[in-house]
Amino acid sequence: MVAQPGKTPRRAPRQGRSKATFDAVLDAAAQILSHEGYEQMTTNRIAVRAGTSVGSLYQYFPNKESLVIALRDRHAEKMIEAFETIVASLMEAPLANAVPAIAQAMLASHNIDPELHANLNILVSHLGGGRRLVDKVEARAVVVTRAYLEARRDEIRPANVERASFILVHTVYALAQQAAHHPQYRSNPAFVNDVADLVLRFLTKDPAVT
Amino acid sequence: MVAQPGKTPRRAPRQGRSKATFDAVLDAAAQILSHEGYEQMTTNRIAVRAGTSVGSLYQYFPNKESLVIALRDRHAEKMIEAFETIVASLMEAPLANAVPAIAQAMLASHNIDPELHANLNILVSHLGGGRRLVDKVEARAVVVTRAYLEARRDEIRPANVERASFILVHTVYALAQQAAHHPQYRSNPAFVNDVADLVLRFLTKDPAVT
Amino acid sequence: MVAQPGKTPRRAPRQGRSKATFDAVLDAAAQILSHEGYEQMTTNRIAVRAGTSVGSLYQYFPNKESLVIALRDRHAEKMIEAFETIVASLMEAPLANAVPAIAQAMLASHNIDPELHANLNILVSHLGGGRRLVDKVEARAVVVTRAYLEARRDEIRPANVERASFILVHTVYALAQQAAHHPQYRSNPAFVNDVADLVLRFLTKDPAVT
Amino acid sequence: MVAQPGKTPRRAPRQGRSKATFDAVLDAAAQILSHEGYEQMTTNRIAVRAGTSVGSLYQYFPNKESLVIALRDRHAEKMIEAFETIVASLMEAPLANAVPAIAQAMLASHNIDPELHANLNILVSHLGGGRRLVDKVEARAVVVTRAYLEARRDEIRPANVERASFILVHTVYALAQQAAHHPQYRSNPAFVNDVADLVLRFLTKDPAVT
DNA sequence: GATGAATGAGATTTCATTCAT
DNA sequence: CATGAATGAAATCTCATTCAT
Repeated sequence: MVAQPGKTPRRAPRQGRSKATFDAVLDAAAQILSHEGYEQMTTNRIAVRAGTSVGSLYQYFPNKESLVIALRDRHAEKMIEAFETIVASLMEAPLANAVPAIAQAMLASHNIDPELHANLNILVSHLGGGRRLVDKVEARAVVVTRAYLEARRDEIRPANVERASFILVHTVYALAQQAAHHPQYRSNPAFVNDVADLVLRFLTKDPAVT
Repeated sequence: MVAQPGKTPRRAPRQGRSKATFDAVLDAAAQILSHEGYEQMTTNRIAVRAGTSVGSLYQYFPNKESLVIALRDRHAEKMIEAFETIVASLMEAPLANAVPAIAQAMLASHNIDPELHANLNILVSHLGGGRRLVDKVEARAVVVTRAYLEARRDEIRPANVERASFILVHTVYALAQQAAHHPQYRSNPAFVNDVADLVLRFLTKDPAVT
Repeated sequence: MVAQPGKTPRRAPRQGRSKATFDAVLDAAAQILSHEGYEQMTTNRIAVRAGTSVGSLYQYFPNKESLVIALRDRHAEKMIEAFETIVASLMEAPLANAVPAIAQAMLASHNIDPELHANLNILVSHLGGGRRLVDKVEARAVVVTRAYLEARRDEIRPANVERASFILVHTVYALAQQAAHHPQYRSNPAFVNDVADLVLRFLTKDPAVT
Repeated sequence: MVAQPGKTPRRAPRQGRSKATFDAVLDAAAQILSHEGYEQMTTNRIAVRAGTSVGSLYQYFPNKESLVIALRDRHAEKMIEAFETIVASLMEAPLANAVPAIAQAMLASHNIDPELHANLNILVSHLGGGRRLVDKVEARAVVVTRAYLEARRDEIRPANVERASFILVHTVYALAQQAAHHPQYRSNPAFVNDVADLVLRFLTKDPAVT
C-alpha cells in the first residue's frame, strides 16, 4: 500500500508518542471545526490547541486537506462502527423491536458531535475527492440495513428493498441530525417513538401498531 | 427590525443599473459557490464573473459575510415561496392527494440548485448570526404544514400535530436533498411514490393504501 | 496666470453657488481633518459632509492633494491676516505695551482650530511642494516682527534682529499651540503674562519689568 | 499595565533572530517615515526595506497602527533618556552653566532625526490613543526641569515653577525643532547662545548678562 | 524528530478618480 | 453643471507551508 502523495496522511502511526500527537492534532481540529467553524481552523491554531507545533503537524499530514479527510474518515469510522454493532446485535430481533432500537441508536450517535458532523458534511464535498461524509456513513448504513431487510423480505411491505433502505436510512439520519439541533426533541422519548412509528408503518404490511 | 451594521446589504438598490449589478453579484456568487465551492468564492472572482469590479461589489455589500447572508436569504425566499404556493393551492385537497403533490413539489424544488443549497446550509451556520438555511426554510415549512394538519386534525392519527409536522417536513426535506445527489432517484416517480407512502402511512388512521 | 495642472484649484470661483460649494468642501475637509484625522479624510466623506457629490468636488479640485494645499493656504491666510492686523495697529506702541498684546493675539488665534492647525502642519510637508504651514505663516510673521523690531533697533538689546525675530516668533507660536492643548493654560492670563515676560526680558536692555 | 489587545506588539522578542527582525522592521519604518512620509510607509515596503517579509512583520505587530506606536515609543524613549542623562549630570551646576548646556543638548537631540520626529508628532495624535509624541517626551522633560528649578527656587525669579518649566521646555523644544529645519540656525553657536539667553533672562532675578 | 520564525501568494477591503446619465 | 455608480490599483492582513536551528 503506497501512500498516494497529497491526500493521505504521511503515515498512520501505530504506537506511542507518534500516535498520541497524531490523535491530539485530529482532536484539536475536530474541536475547532465544530465549535468555531472552518474559517477559524488554521493549521497554526490546530497545532497550538493540540499542544504541538505546526512543524509537527506537517510531519503527520502533508497538507491541510489530508487532515480534513483524516478527520472525516475517523468520524465516519466511529459512526459506522457504532451503527453496525447495534444492527448486528439485533439481526435476529423482530421488526417491532429492532426498529425502535436502531432509531434510538442513530439518534444517540448524533448527539456526540452534531456540529462537527454538520461541518464535515459539506466541507469535504469540494475537498476530499468529492466524497462527502454522508456518502461514506450512510452508504454503509444503507448496506447494513438492506441486508437486514432482505432477511425479512416477506415480513415487509415494500417491494424494492434497496430503495426502502435508502429512504429509511436517510430519514432516520436526517431526523437524528435535526433533533440534535432542537432542544425540545433531543433525548425526547416521544420523538424516538414517532420516528420508530414512521419507519414501522412504512415497513409493515398491516400496521396495527401502538 | 433594525439593520445590524455589517451584516446587511449596504443599500437597497431600487432602480435600473444598481439593481442589475446587485443581482449580477448575487448570481455570480451563487454560481461559484455551487459549482466550485466556498474556497473558490473570492470577492474578486465574484466581481469578474458578475461583469463588474470589486469596488462595485463592496458598494452593495459591506463585506463578504453579508454577501453570503444575502445569498442565503434570497435562496430561502425562493424555496419558501414555492412551497407555500403549492400548499396553499392544496389546502382543500384530501390527504391522499395533497401529500404526494407536496412531496413531489419539495423534491422538485431541490433539483433547482442542490449544490448551492448544500453549501449554503453549512456556511452560514458559523457566519450569519448562527441561523442556517435549513432553519429558515424548514421552520417556515413546519408552520405551513402544521396549519394544514391542524385543519385535518380528526382525519389524522398522530396526536401531537406539532411534532408530526416537524418530523414530516424534515423527512421529506432530507430525502429531497439526498435524491438530488443520487441520479437513480432524482426525478424517479417510484421514489416520489415511496416518500408519499412514508408520509401517508404515518398520518392516516387506517392505511388501506396500495 | 495660467493654472499649473495638478496642484492648484481648477479655478478660484468668486461668486454665488460656485463659491459656496467651494467653501463648503473646504470647510468639510477642515472639519474631518481636525476631528477625525487624515486617514478618515476621504474625498467621498468630504463631499457628503459638504452636501455635494464627489463629482462636484472634482469640479473644483483636480485631486486630493490640491484640496489639502488649498486648505493650508486658506488657513495660513486667515492667521497671517489676523497677525498682521494686530501688529499694524501696534506699530507705534512701545515695546512694553505691544509685546503682551501681540502674544495675546497669537495665543488667541491658536484657539480657533488647533487640531486642524497641527494636522495641516505635517501633512503638507510631503505633499504640497514641501512647504509646510508653519513655513508660510511663521515666515510671514517673522518678516512683520522683524520690521517692527528694526524700527526700535536702539531700544532693544539683541544685535541680530533677524535671529531675534525668528526666535521670538517661533517661541510664541509654539507656546500658543501648546497652550491650546493644555486646559490649564488655555485662556489663562498668568500664562499670557509669563509669555510676554519671556519676550520682553529677551528684548529689553534693562529689564526692570513686572 | 495590561496590554491592550491590538495596540501593543504581539510578542516581546527576547532572543537573537527575533529581536533582530523586530528592530529591522522598526528601523525600516522609521527610515521610510522620515524620508518619504506616511503615505509611502506601506507594510510591504517596510518589510522589503527591513529585509523580511510582510508575514514576519505581522508576526511582531498585529497591525500597522501598533507599529507606528512602537516607533513613537522607541523614539520617545531615546530622547527622554538623552535629556535626562544631561540634566542629571548638571543637577549641581549653577544656572548660568546648566541652562546653555541643556539648551545645547536639546538642540542636538533634534538633529538626530527631525523629520521622523515631526512626522511621528502628528501621526500618533489620531492613532495611538490620542497621546502624541510631544506629550510623552515633553511631559517627561517638564518633570525633570521642574525638579531642577525647585532645587533652585530662591535663585530664580518666577514664582510659579510649574508654569515656568512648561514654558521653558516647550520653548526650547520648539526652537530646537525649527532650527533643525533652518540650515542657517542648525548647529549655529550664536543661535544656541540666544536660546540660552532667552531662558536665563526669564529665570534670573538680576540679569546682568551679556 | 520537534520547533516556531520566516515566507509570500493571495484574500479582503478601501478610496482616489472617472464618466455615463 | 451635478450626480453617484463604477472602476481597479493598491493597501492591509492571513495562513498554508517550509526549513534552519
